[in-house]
Amino acid sequence: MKETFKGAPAESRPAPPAPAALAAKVRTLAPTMTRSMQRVAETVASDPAGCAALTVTGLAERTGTSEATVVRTSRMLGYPGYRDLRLALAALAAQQAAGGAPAVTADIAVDDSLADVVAKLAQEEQQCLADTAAGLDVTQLEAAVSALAGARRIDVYGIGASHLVGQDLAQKLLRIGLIAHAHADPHLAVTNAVQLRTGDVALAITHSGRTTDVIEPLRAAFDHGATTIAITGRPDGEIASYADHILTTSSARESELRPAAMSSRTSQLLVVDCLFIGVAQRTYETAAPALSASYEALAHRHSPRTHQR
Amino acid sequence: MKETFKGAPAESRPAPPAPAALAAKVRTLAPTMTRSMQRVAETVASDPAGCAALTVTGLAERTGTSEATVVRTSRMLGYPGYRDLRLALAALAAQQAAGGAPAVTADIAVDDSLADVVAKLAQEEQQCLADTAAGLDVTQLEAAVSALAGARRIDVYGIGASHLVGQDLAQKLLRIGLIAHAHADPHLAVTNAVQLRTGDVALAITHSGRTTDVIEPLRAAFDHGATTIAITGRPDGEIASYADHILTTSSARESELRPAAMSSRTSQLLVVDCLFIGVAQRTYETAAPALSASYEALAHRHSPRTHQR
DNA sequence: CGCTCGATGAAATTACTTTTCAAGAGTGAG
DNA sequence: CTCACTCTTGAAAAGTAATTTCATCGAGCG
Repeated sequence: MKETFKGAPAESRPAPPAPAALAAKVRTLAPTMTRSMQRVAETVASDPAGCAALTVTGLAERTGTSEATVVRTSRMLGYPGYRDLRLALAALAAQQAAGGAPAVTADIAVDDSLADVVAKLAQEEQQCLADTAAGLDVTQLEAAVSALAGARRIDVYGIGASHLVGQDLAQKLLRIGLIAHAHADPHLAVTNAVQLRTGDVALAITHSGRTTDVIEPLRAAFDHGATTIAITGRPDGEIASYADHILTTSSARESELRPAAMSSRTSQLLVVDCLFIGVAQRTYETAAPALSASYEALAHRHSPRTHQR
Repeated sequence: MKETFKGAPAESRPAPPAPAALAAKVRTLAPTMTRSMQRVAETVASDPAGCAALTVTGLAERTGTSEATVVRTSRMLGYPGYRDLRLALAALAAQQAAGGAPAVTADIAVDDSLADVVAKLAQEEQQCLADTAAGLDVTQLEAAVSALAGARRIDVYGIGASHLVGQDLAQKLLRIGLIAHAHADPHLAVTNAVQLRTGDVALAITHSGRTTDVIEPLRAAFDHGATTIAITGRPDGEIASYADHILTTSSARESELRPAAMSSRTSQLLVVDCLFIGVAQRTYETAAPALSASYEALAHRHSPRTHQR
């Protein structure tokens, strides 16, 4: 709360209206008010949100008084007129709403309303992003970016939800002219991995760090001299043994309704985005034109709808 | 707050005005606006507090436009008129003041350090989540969840990055025992869509709302009587014509290095997660056991836990 | 009992908002 | 290049809400 000092030369007038101090003002001034005005003041103080939706006439009716009284009350409370009181009321309501429902850190329950679900999910994913960003080792990221940027060929391994993240990465890298492929089939992945050599990069994504189907191909690539990167929530997991660079994702606690796959995905995607932007920066000369080219190539796939200019 | 109109019939008003979703709404709708309206919208979004103090005439002057344009813009943003926009502005200003930390979203530049990239990306994605959550119409979500929970069969259409989101949704729904399939091939998608009947659900994901390859199958499903849902950043796009329920994702401004696909994906995933949780809640009796079953089925795919060195 | 004075709301006035409409700007076809 | 068309835009009319005015009412007091 920034209290405006009286000394400020901006306003030569008596006093600026009150923001959240409305309830206090009502209590202070109530005794000096007439009965009708008290009714108005109390109504306004007890239900700011509701009153903010009302016009002078509406509020007059609701309080069983007249428009004139409402305006008089507004003046008494320090506002130039009802219009401004109404604005303050809206502001107050918003403040109350914001302050009233702060901690939605609770787990999502079966009987939560959908509005709660939305709020909690957004909250959790935001937290997850913050955690991931805080926990990411920039040195490792730097190394991984370098490896990717200079890679002759990139293989990405991931299964299940992690495979989607892998696809996302591969799609992006392809767009800036790198040769990347996301493997889902463990057998094919291993088959491919043994083709890799020094100068190639293999990247594995697994939240648990123990997914055999992902570890195997990474190990094969590692053994054949490729640079290996692991994106995992368990930097101490088995996969770490075969990874040159480890990027750690945050592992939020999971609940019954919200399996780990959900937050790990958010976390993994952030890491993948960071990798992508990093690589795009390093290869800007070729990446930028490639990006616009791919964008234009898709233009005709959208219905015309030329609406703006 | 407790003001959820549960008992009331789901589809009542088109869309209630937005409280904190204003910035998001401006970004989403800006492309469809005319130049003058964009000026108004931007002014309003960048200085809610200042604009809340202005009358129509004042705001018109400040933006160098006319009263009519200001009113038009208010309407476009979802309010009945300027009066209500002004109220929302006051509320928003109060919220921002209370929340303290304003958005400090600098664009990612080519010469940013990787640490900066990580921080900015995380920040942007968090903002994107908040915007999406704020702008999501819970009534529509409710309707979509109901449709999905009772569906005999679910088809999901999406291309490119949106297809990954579609796969994510399909994977999740399969896990709780629903029959869902994510289509990537537009031809197969249409072929499948015409098989749908009343009681089936088709869900299309497209950021632009104009992706022909996604619109076609949804339209086919719509024409054959299936319940159709669209997840799009452009609720006024062509796809809206064939969607029974529209879930709006927020579209952050894109920059050269950060294509729209990136933030739209984050936004879409949140919506998808909300859908999933919502459906899981409604079908809890069957969903919970199905979830643990799928979890256990994968257990042996992980190396034994005794690995810690 | 009646006079005075503050409180109050109906109605008039004013301020603000919304709507209408015609002119201007841009676009595409011929 | 021009014409016809559509979309955009602001000036002004029309309408609505807020404010002021003013007459009435009623309580307190001599």
